Amino acid sequence: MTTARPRRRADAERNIAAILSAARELFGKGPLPSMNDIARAAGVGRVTLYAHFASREALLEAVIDSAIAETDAALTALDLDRLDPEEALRRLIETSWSILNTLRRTREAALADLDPEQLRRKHDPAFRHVERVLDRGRQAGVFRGDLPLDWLVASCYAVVHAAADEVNAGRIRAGDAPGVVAPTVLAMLAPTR
Amino acid sequence: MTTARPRRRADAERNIAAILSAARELFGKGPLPSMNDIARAAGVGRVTLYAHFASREALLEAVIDSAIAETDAALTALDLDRLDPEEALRRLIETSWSILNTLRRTREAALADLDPEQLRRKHDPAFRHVERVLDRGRQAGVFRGDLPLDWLVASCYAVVHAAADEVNAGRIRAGDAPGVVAPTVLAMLAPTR
DNA sequence: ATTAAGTCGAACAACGATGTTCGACTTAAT
DNA sequence: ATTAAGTCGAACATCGTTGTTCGACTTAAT
Repeated sequence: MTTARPRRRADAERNIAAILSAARELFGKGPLPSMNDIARAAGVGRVTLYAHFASREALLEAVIDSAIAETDAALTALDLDRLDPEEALRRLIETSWSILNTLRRTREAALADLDPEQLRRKHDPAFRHVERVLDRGRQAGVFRGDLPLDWLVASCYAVVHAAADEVNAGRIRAGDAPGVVAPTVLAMLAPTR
Repeated sequence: MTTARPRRRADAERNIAAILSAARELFGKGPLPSMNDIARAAGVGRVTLYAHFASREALLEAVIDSAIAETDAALTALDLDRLDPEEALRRLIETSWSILNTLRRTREAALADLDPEQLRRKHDPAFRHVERVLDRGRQAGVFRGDLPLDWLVASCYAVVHAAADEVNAGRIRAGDAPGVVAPTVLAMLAPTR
């Protein structure tokens, strides 16, 4: 789980990280970056980029994988099962919403080059966390049960993404976002009287 | 308001419509189409396409304009001011949600080539309809007043888009969508007790 | 200090997309 | 039936991107 077989030199490792980070940022916002753009942003020659990632597609996949892994780790660390569903959802939103935004944009940027099914499978693990919390909340009676679980999950994501867009557009301050998203989502999930 | 000065021949007019329609469909779903793709889908030579739309950017803009105009006309025809806010919102969702989906995807497809601000200004008119209904509902006390109006509008759109995505992914049947979206949105807008 | 791993720029080939031009052809309008 | 408007395919130039190769250089590891 730590480092694989091929022992890379320290600078190589550093460059890979820089490339991944730069790629993530460039994919996350703005128009599709070329390999050239990414290399420059990473402070690395284009040749070096290709030395580590054989193709644009490979890089894209690596970017997505790393972002997913990070998100999943952060969410797992929250230990959501210990909290009551509402509080769990609040925390989940708070810690994941910005990451999810860049992830979403990267996903959209990648829709042209990657297989959609495979893509969905990849960021499925992140969905699971929400799914778990929502399911628990439903069985506890604090979340509504009159709509499909899938749909509620999708709606939650949609609202979170909307908040991210509003922040990007400057209509909401980043710090205010969780305070706006939480009541919206919770109202959406409230049981029908 | 009807036809401008340059009297075009009948077949030219027909082709323009075909191109616009094909472009709308291709932009609406799937990966970015090339001018070639669009021309073929419209049953028209590439040269003809360029005869009517000087550049890719011009075509893109025309597509967006036509879609906006159609949406706006449909929503205006609903005469929403006559209905109570909740019913108005239901109708609004029902008649606009599929159009809005293709619009959104086209917008995203165009984000690379067009100026974002100009783009937002363009599909602002559609937003206005929701804004009006929501504002009326708030003053009537049937919609919540504890969150910014902008945000509520954005959330509504987000949920509608989410439904469109779910339909596209095959997880919801198109016919079921309004029945799922409406209760979700209305719950989201319900006044806090 | 030696060596292998890694970097870099420049230059290359292949490709696809955008626009443009040409000339022959078809079609709608009067 | 004449004419102007419109269409079409083929071919062209141009551009940016991807991916590769080469050789010289720098850097980390032992």
